[in-house]
Amino acid sequence: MTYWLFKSEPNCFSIDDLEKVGTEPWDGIRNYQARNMLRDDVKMGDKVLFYHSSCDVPGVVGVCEVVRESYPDSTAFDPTSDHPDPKSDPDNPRWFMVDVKFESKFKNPVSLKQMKEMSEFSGMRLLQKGNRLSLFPVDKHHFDLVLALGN
DNA sequence: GCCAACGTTGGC
DNA sequence: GCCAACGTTGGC
Repeated sequence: MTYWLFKSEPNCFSIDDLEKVGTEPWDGIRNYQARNMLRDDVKMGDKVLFYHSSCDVPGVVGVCEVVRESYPDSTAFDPTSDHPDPKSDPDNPRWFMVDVKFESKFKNPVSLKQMKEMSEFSGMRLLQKGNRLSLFPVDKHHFDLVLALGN
């Protein structure tokens, strides 16, 4: 089993939105490196840290679980969606998504600032300079520590 | 709004 | 294959 961190802008899709709907496709990934991991490495039952980016307090706000492995991201074919890509052919899809299910919302969200201040998190991909990937694997000990801080 | 750090595109 | 121009991400 692999642990992950998925980023989302809360004014677009937040942990509260996920809690309301329960299960949701993680669509709109339009970066090849992220796509490859989403398509090939994100597996059923994997645990995901839900991260709020580009907001007042960036940080991890909860946990969700992968409940469906990669399938074509149909929003790419839909010109009215938030992220259409006319270059993705339904017969040979370029982009993929997975389904995630809400698991928990932290009582104490773990802010990016807080994580930067703790030496335990040094080396975590989230804190690496220039990291712009919207999803990446997280070491188990980092995952466990975020949970301990958040709950 | 600014800007660093990427990633992508397209001419050559 | 190189690289300039442009676009995006995301913290601050």
